[in-house]
Amino acid sequence: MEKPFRYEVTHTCAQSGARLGKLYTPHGVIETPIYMPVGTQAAVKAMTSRDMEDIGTQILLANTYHLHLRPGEALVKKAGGLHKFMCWNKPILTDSGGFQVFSLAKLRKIEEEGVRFQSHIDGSRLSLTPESVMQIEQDLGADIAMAFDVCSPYPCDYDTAKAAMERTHRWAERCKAAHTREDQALFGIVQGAFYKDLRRESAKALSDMDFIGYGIGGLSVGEPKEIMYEMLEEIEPIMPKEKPRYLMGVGTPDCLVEGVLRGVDMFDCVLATRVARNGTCFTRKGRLVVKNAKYAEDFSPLDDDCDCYCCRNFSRAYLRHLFKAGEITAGVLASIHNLRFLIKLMEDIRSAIAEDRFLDFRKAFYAEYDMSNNFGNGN
RNA sequence: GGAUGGGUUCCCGAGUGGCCAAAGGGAGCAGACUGUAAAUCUGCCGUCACAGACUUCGGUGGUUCGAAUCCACCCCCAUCCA
Repeated sequence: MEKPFRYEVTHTCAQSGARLGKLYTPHGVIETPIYMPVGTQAAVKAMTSRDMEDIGTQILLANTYHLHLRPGEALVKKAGGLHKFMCWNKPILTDSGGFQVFSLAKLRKIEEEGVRFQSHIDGSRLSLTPESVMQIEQDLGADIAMAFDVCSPYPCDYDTAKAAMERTHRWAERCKAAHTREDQALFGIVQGAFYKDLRRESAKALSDMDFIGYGIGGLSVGEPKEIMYEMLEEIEPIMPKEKPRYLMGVGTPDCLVEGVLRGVDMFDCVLATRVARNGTCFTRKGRLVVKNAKYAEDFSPLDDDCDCYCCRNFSRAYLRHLFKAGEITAGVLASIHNLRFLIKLMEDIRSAIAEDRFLDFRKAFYAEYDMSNNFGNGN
């Protein structure tokens, strides 16, 4: 019988060693490396499912924590599952809520059994455990479910990082035991904060648990990019070659390029859409704050090379006007562009890998991209 | 022509003797944003040689140690009555 999930590395770039792959899911094949847009509450902000298809999205993210609080997995299940509920027939990945537990720190208490927290919506006292998260994710019905992990901050002392990592491993076992849905893949999550030995240990422990794929968590939480890259380099040789690797929460253009070089197959990030709604856009030349006064009379597109609906039809001056006027369309057009930019970047990266010229591609990327005006700390 | 209420920093609008370069809002400008509590948040917003100085509250004079605030006249604006 054919397995519902299968990942294969279809090519390895002779020049760089970067991977090209295919991940088969019940809702279609995902070509990696890939950038996955984030639709936390079963919607990519400012975008419709039709928009998402138009820009070439292969897979979307949704969030277990947020959907559990509202509208609740029971309702999603009643609607026929997440795909039907949000009218998205391609693959979906649900994040477990581990990151929410981390980012909503003031409201939570982490114990061995699970996490107790207060809803950010109405303050009600709730809890999540590896078992309950698995139940929720299975009810939501995404193609890929992430394990419930413990994310640690940057900086983080060794003992705290080690404890969080070890708990993540125990929770990963519990997630695996509680997860029964055959048509849903469960990914474990590597932790270990910013300690190479912990990262190695985590990569090894998770690999031994034999998940269908692996998230690399706890990165891009405020550390310099170089440190993140070091962590990736540390675990790359340990991660199983035949499994997809998903660097969670990373999505500046340069980080995508660097991540691919270090063996990452999947990325997700809210940056593209969040920054878009606030008037900042990605371009080949670097960051462009389109709401700035200097674009008031600039009638050129955001990016000359971009094939998105926004760049094909609208100018920087128009976008700036929409932002200044507070028009909702500003966020829509900028989101279309930023998402398409990252998706296209990954398409180009895949072509480069296929043609064994990824290092050349990377060099050309930096030749054009202004790193002195970039996203993320450590600029 | 008469009555009344007004004229405040780009706009609206507080302030009615010192704590006022002047509340608040808007506009404007800039910054932040990496598994989304974000169509959000933060900063600047009279000028300058800027821990200080200078100019400003319709205009001109005056009262006072001191005025956006009090007085006089003048100029505008709004509403009402002729």
